[in-house]
Order: sequence, then structure tokens, then C-alpha cells
Amino acid sequence: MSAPEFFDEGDLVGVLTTQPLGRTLDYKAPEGGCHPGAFVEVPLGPRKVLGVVWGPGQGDFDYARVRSVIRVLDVAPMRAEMQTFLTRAADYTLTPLPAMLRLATRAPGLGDPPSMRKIYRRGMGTPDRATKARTQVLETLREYGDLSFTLKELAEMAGVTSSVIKGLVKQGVVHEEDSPRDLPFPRLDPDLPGKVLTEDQARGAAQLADAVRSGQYGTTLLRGVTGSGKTEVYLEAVAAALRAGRQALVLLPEIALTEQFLSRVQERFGTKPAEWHSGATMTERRRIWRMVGQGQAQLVIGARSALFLPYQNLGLIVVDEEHDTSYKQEDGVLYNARDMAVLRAAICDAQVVLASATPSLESWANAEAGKYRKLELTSRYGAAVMPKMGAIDMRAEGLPSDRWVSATLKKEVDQRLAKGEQAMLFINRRGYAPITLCRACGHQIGCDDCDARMVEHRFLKRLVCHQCGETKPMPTACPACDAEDRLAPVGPGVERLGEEARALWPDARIAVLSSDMYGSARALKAEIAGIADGSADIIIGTQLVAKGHNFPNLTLVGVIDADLGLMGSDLRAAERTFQLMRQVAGRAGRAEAPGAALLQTYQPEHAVIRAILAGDEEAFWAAEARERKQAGVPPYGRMAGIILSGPDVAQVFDAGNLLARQDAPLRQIGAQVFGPAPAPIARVRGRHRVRLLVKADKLVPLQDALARWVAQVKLKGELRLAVDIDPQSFY
DNA sequence: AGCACGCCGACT
DNA sequence: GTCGGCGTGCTC
Repeated sequence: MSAPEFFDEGDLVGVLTTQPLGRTLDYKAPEGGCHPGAFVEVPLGPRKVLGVVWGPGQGDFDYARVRSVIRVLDVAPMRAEMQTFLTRAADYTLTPLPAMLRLATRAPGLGDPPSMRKIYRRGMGTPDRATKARTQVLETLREYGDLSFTLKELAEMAGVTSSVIKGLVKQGVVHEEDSPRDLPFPRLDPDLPGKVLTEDQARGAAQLADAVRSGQYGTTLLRGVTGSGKTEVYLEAVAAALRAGRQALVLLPEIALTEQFLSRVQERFGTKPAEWHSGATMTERRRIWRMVGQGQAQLVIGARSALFLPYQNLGLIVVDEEHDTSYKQEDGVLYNARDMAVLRAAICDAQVVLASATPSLESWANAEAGKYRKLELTSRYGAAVMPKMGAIDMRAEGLPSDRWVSATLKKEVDQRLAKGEQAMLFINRRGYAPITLCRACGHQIGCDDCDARMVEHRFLKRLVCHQCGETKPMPTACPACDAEDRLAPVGPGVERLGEEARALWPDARIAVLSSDMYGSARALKAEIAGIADGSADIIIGTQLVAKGHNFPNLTLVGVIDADLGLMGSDLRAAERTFQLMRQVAGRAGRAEAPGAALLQTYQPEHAVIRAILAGDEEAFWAAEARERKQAGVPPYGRMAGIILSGPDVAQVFDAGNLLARQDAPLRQIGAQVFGPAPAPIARVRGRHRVRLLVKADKLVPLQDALARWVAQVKLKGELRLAVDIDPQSFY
């Protein structure tokens, strides 16, 4: 039985709202009828809520009590493929469908009529008196041909007041008309001459373009070291999608910091794409949502939630830096944007490009298994090559405990400074010092609401909890023993490293880059651009600097603590350290000057450190893969995390234990439960958290079993349960 | 999610 | 007696 094409007035329709109801509710189609997928406003109790006509009504509700859809909103109906996507994504992540729908309707003013504004263009005839001001207005209009302006724009450009224009309007010489405020995005031109590609890049670009032209689903893992031209290559896939009349989406992990990226797009296609990110204004969001839905935005560059925009004809999704952990985060819904991109593409016959210098083990394994096509870029631009890698054995350096730059590293930096080149010191820790210790009683200052230490930020003159963001002023006395002036910073942070650097190189210009030190993304962007232009000699940065910024004059990267992250029992720690180190090292020597990367380490013989130094990625991945296979964990087995949280520890643990005991649904599929154990951060914002881990074979119906399993317990009061499919960290 | 209904503790 | 705590249930 196929779905009807149209519902006439009075027909029963099933409407899915964004309210957490767990099912659709029946309504009568409104006057004039509606299409399936229509965005509608429906009455729900005393309120009016947003919903989508999901299908025919179920007819199991007293017909006399069925209410009518209030109105159909003036936006394109949701396509069947979007409904399928949301349904399958909900099933996969075990998220209620209404929460999924909320992700897809995150635009303001969906219910508003398209808002209008007055625009001005050249009308007929000439003015009765050609004053200087009037001539300037007409001159401006002639200069820009058939472009139109708002009143303010035109007045400004002509250098006259708005009353001059009003006067011309009265005479019909300037034409005033209403135009929708949400304008289509300018057309992108895929046929502009792009950058000249190397042979290697051209071959990759052609392969991706072929795949896009096939009009079928497929995923390609595009591997290439920093500077190998990944972006140029996948922009050719974007061009192919545009030529085929389809839309394209490029997902980036740090959308706020992509001025460089946007200008590359502009260079290639002549104009900027739609930019979807958390910092976008309400007006921008509304425009993008509507224009994407009308097919009037051909290319969207966005953060992960851009996956849920209402594309009409999506032909390509690029996931840049696909290994980046920020693709998997709580966003109301726990989902991994990389996996959802593949799901969405499979439903709408689009191509996926997963781009990375250091792919996730999952993607690497999928490529090895033949599920993804593999595409490798090897050569770097021009004379630049991968940096020379070396380790500094910190056991031999004999550094005092409050200093972090070894003599060996200092000498190397000195050499770069002497040559007028830039050096970078990388440390993956924000703030001044990670620990504040009382020398009198040994107390470490922690967060009141979380089981986490508070980190001193001298820049902010406060202690900050990196878990919940809570801050408090730096105390002078120990909160535990009241001893005055005995609190001491322990360990390095990026700010403290900056202090050490200023002492070591008093004459150098030093820039400290950490996300919390700039008021806005714009200020940070400006600083990064300035540094690229040579406004600093030494760059000191956190993770932030590893993400795709190009510093052409940078020839040395010193990693202060390469061991950080190797410790702990997190299976992915090795993978993440490997990726981060490779990426940071990739910063060095992108232009003509050859680069070097030096890793300060206390365990130079560690397998991960050795793999990084040898640049032997295949060996690293193969070794990691072997270990994971042995342990039966992702990507060779499946895992899920269950996080229970609540204000009362005992209650949370009781619920966890109860759940662990009632594991029959899991045993049926041969899955095991571990825990409950305190979650990686046992307390966040005053809520205690307990985690259970479920491990299963790759091919079992895990979601179905999990759903039946957690449905067994009813959660009392403040208790909450969240399911995390494919958790990022597990042990 | 909201909002109403409903059933037990400290106040006029 | 009754004001109000928030547990439970409903919304087409």
C-alpha cells in the first residue's frame, strides 16, 4: 500500500509533533487539504505546536474528539526521504522520534510568513529637477545595472539621505517594491578555473567526480597528509554535484574558525556558500533553512547539525577531519555526524567523502573491508614535505618540576628565531595550571558540582571547571584548612607555558592561542590571520592550533607533553594521541621551508610514539586493529553506553544494579553487560552519573535488544537514562 | 514538554 | 479546616 499523494480537508492525518509523545496523533486535514510531509500547526491541549504530517491517521481515537490542523506553514513539505532518515536515525541512536524532529526544525520563525522588505531599483523617466543628489542616486543605480538595494544601502552608496530617494520614488523615477527578506544564495559557478591540481590530486578529483555523477550512494575515504590538497580535491566533487544540479554539504568540526576555508570556496566557485553554525543569527538561520528547502542554497558549509537541514536534492556530503571527536557530542541527541552522514547519503543516493589525514579506526577498517572506496593523496604542494620528526627524551633533560621547555627544544627554537622563522609550542591543556594544591594540607581545589579539579585561569583571574564551566575567584586561603597563601599551581597549562616562554625568549613576540582567551570567534580568527601574516615569532597553543590553520612561515613544532593522553585505560587514547600528534606535526613546514616536529616524551619507546616518529601509519593502524579485534570492541564489535544520572548516588547505583540484573534481553543476543561503574566523570552539575557498558557481536540486533532492556525499568523522580550507541570512550 | 488532577504535611 | 508540595497521566 503506497502513501497517498494528498489529504483532502477532513481526512484523518497522523501528525508528529516535537513534543515527546512517542507516537503520532490524529488530526483532520485543514481547509484546502495538505500534502504528506506538510509542516503544520496543530492544537495540543491548550497549546499550539509545530508538527509534520507524517502519514494517514491511525483512526484509533474517538473521531468526535479529533481536532483539526490549524494551518499549513508556508514552507516546503518534508520529503519522504527526510522522514526515512529521521526514523532510521532515531532507531539507530535509540532516540525518540520527536527529539529527532526537533533537530530538523531548528530554525526560528518557521511558522511566520516570509518576511518582506522594500527594495529600490531604477524606474521610468527622469526627475523633474536633476539636482546633484538625485543625479548621484541615478548614477549609482546605473553603475550597478539591474541590482536592487535597500533604502539604507542605496542612500549610503549614493551619499545622499533617504529623503532624496523617497522623492524620486514619488516621481516614479526610482521604483519601490516588496521583496522577500530571505533571498536565495548567489549561484555558485562550478566552471571557474580552480587551482591547478597536481597529477595526484587531479586523479583523485576525477574519481570523486565520477562517483558523484553516478547518482548512487557510495562512501570514499579520502586520506591525505596536511597540505596534500584534500580540500581542493573534494571541492571538485562539490563542483560535480553542482553541475549535476544537486546540493552539497561540507561538514567541518570547527565551523567558527573557517574564514580560510570560506575564502577557498569563494576562490573556487566565485561566491560564498551558506554557512550554518551555532554562531549564526536567527535571520541567517531562517534564511538558510528556507533556501536549502527551496533548493536555493547549493552548498552548505556547516557544523554537524547541518545534516538535518531540509535539502531537496542532496548529492554529496563531505565530512572533513572525519576523525574529529567533536562530531560525536551531546546535542540534545547523541549521534555521530559521520555515521549519520553515511546514513543520510544512503537514503538519498548521495556520495559521502570522509576526509582526514588521520582517519578514525572505524573508517580505516571500513575501507580495508571494502565498504568504502579508498583514495590516497601522497604528494604535498611544491617543495614542502612532511616534517622531520624527532623525540626529546625528557628523562635525560633533567628539567626542574616547574619548567616544561627542555634545553634541546629551546636551542631548536632559538635557531628558528635567528632565521626569522616561526616556532610553535603545543600543549593540550587550557588555563594556567591544571591543579591548585594547598602546600599546608595537600588539598586540591575541586568543583563543587562535579568530580573534577578546578583549573586556574590567570587570564580570567578565576578557577574554572572544565566539566561544567562553573567558575569562582581564586581564593587566597585553602578552602580545606584555611591556611593563607599556601595555594600553589601544579602542572603546566597553555598560559603558564606562555609565561615560561616569555622568560626564555624575552625579545620574541609570543602569541598564546586558547579558545577561552578571545571574546569572540571573530577576534580569534583575526588573531590567527595576523599570526599567519607574521605578527608573532612563537605561537603557543592548545588543540585549537591543530585544526587546519595554515601558518606558512612555521617551521618548528614542539609538543610539550606527547605522553598526555597515552595514560589511562581508554582504548581510543592511543588513536587520539596519534591523530593529534600527526596533525600538530603537520603544521610545520607547509610552505617552501622544511619543517621539523619534536616530541617531548618520558616514554620514547612507547609503541604510539614510535609509530608517530616513524611516520608508519599503516603499521600503527594495523596494530590498533589487531588489539581491538582481539578485544572484540569497535569497529570489530559493537558497544553501547548507558548513563544513569540523578541527584542521589545510592538511588542512581540501585537503578544501575537493577538494570544489570535484568539482562535477559541482552543475553538473548549474546551481549554482555559491564558495570554499573561511576561514569568517566562521576558527577556533573550536581548529578551523579553511573555507566553501564554493553558489548555485543558486530552483527546482532543491538538496538532492538537495548530498547527492550531499558524499557524494563521505570525511572522514578529525578533519575535519567541516556543511551549512547558507539560511545567515544570505553574501557 | 507543559498542564491538570490528586493525594498527604504545616499553617491560619 | 486549606494551601501547596510534586508524583502520575494526558494531550488527537
